[in-house]
Amino acid sequence: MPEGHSVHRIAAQFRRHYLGKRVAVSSPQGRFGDCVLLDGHAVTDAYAVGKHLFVTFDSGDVLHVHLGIYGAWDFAGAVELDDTASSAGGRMGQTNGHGTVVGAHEDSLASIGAPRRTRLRMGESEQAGVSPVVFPPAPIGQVRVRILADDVVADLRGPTVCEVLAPSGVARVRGVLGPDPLVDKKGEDRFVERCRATATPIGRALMNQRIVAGIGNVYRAEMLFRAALSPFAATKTLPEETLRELWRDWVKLLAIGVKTGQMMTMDGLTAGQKRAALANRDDRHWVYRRAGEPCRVCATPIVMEMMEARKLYFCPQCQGVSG
DNA sequence: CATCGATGTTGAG
DNA sequence: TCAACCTCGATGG
Repeated sequence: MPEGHSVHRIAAQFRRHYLGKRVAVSSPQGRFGDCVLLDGHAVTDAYAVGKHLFVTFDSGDVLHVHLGIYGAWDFAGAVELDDTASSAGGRMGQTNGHGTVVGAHEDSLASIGAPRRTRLRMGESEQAGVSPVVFPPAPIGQVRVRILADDVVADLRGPTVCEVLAPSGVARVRGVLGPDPLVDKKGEDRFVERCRATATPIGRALMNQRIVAGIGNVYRAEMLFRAALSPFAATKTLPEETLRELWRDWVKLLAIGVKTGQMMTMDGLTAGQKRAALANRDDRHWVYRRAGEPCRVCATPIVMEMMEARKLYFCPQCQGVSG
């Protein structure tokens, strides 16, 4: 899935468009019978912890969603167009006065989740010009849950988890999650503590959602490169300051990701390089998905190696991996 | 058109 | 450790 930053953006979309609204909740696909528990209730909050999304309702029930590797939300109707996936200069979550709020009749659709192309359905109005665009649009594909308000609709497809929880269930899920910088003020200390208590190498620790919530395969590889750290270094033997710097780098990268919708992990770029990085995903990272290509710093070929069934990328030279 | 793989997690063995 | 889950863009014929 998109890593932690995307889920925070999804939560923001829900807060922006659904807060206080009574909604119809259904499962067009039919595989989420519990959706009736939420149907007809009003949304009271939405927030993310790591890669987990929680949407709370005035009944006290909570919708808990994890996108897994393919999941995505499609928003349609009176939603702000989120063009950050296809162009530079994303601005979702910033001001609302950019003229990007469109009426339901204009039928926009913004997708947040798996790295699929942003859906923008303005086509029907071109095609017709005659027939009025209908709201809500018919579900596309297998929609696990549809959350419909009077002027906005959200469709969820392909999630790993989609369930209704009582507050106690939320506590249970959150209890096994490590700190998320946007949720936990004492996150840095908790992160250090948990690193101190693990026997795994840092390349695994960063992916362990009990140690730190929200980091995935891209941020893992990029953070280790940025820190010039071997993925194989024993976590508990790393200097405390090194762990603290890792946490602070995650804080920084997460903030950029939430703001822009892009996993921008290379900084110090010129404006032109930045534009290229946003346009081509191949130019966006230091090591991720760059196996065999020259390190951007030392030109040593980037190495890919499996670690716990995930692809791990690193520069053996810059990150001091002998092999 | 068919196949592959992916920014994850779970649970069987 | 590995298959299953479940979707769809990218890739190759």
